[in-house]
Amino acid sequence: MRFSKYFIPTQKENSSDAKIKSHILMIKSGMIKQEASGIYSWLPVGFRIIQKIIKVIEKFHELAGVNQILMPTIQSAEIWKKSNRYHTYGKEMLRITDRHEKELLYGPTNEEMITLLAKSFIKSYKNLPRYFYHIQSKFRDEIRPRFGVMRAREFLMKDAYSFDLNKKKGEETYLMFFKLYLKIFKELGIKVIPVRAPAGEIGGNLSHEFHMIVESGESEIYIDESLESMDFNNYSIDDVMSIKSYTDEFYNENKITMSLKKFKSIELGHIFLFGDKYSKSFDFFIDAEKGKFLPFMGSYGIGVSRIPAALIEGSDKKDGVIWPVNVSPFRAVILNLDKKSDLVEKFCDNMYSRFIEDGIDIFYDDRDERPGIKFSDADLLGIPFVIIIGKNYLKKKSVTIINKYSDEEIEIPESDAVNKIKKLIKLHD
RNA sequence: CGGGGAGUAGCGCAGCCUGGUAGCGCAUCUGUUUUGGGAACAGAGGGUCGCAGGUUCAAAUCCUGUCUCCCCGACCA
Repeated sequence: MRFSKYFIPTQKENSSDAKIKSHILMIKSGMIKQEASGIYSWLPVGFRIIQKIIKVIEKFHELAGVNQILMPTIQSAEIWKKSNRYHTYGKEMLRITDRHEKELLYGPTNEEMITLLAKSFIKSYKNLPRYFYHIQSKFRDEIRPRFGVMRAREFLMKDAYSFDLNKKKGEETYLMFFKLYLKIFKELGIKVIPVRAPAGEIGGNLSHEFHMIVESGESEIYIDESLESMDFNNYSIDDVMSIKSYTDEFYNENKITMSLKKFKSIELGHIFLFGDKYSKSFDFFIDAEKGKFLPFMGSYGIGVSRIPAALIEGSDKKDGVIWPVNVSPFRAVILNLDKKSDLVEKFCDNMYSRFIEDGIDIFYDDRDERPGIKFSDADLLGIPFVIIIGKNYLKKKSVTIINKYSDEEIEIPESDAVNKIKKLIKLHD
């Protein structure tokens, strides 16, 4: 993408509404625009980052045999009355009435709907297990939205739902998602810690949240620090159930007394195994070899639109961010620092085409702007590799590459530049 | 919902106390000179002061109502 064709409404000054690093930066770098309290539009750069995150999520769900669907955001109140959550969910649920006075709501989650969806198609035990997910806007009417997309009312969420034969199979699925989540967050460049959580409104008795530890986080977790570097690959369901890290709620409710370290954190994922709570509410019986049974269910959420903010909060860079390669809006950026020179222009155009041909998502600052502006915009956007073409190219046919992860600046012959960038991307992949 | 703060040009703010019809910085536009880390000079455009009432000869300014946004708390898959 050429900068000249890309809409990035950056701001020089901080918005007076934004108080935390991620919110300030997201507005400053033209990622988001607020529409109402807790409701945001995603602008090109911001949405591009969201799409990168979605791509990673989709890749891993696909590999695990989880089928992507798309359910509506508007649901009928009726189904929530049936599960008895219409009244218990409270004011956080946005209720709407249509022109026929039919009660509707903007979905805060989709257990009811997916259960009915599955019920209408799945009739035999031979059809299990089935896993579905979708990535969709949710609305929860928070009393006080804050910190930009961190605690928004409308937000993008990935929610998956599983249907299994029985408890044992359900637990295997739960374990699969547990490990799947760790892989996804790893690929997104986020260090998360799984913590035991109470099941809350969803119901059931097995639940974990995935938290990123950061001082500016709104959540509090108590963790066994050995878990920070734990490899969970060989964990069994029993191991997972006995993890000695907890959300503050779980910690308090269960009056846990062991000495654990308390951290501030951001909740990015939440998984539940709730069994037949919803299949029961909707009389979702499936034929077994003999007789029938209620499928064993679980649900698995990731707060997609919260992830960019979390990454910024978690970044070491003061007042800024350097995106992990898989999340970065672009893999690298080419800066043409000498718009006057046809030679430089030609070389930049050429290099840009080569990256494009190789399928590398490259950004090209082809604007007629001063170098300082190009450097600071590249910083603001947090693109990890910056390729500088200007006077060194004219003088000695060399280009400069800045690796933002290591803060290294290297000057290399022009012919090696494309390969060098490819290597750097691969190294950080 | 309780407590606090704020709505004046695209963004950040001053002006309000003490009423006289709006100003600064950044951004934008034009021109010239600049150009390896947010350039300099010269000129220009842009605001029914959140909205609605009221007081007054006169309201951004005083009064009343209302809407919106932010912060702290309670709330929260």
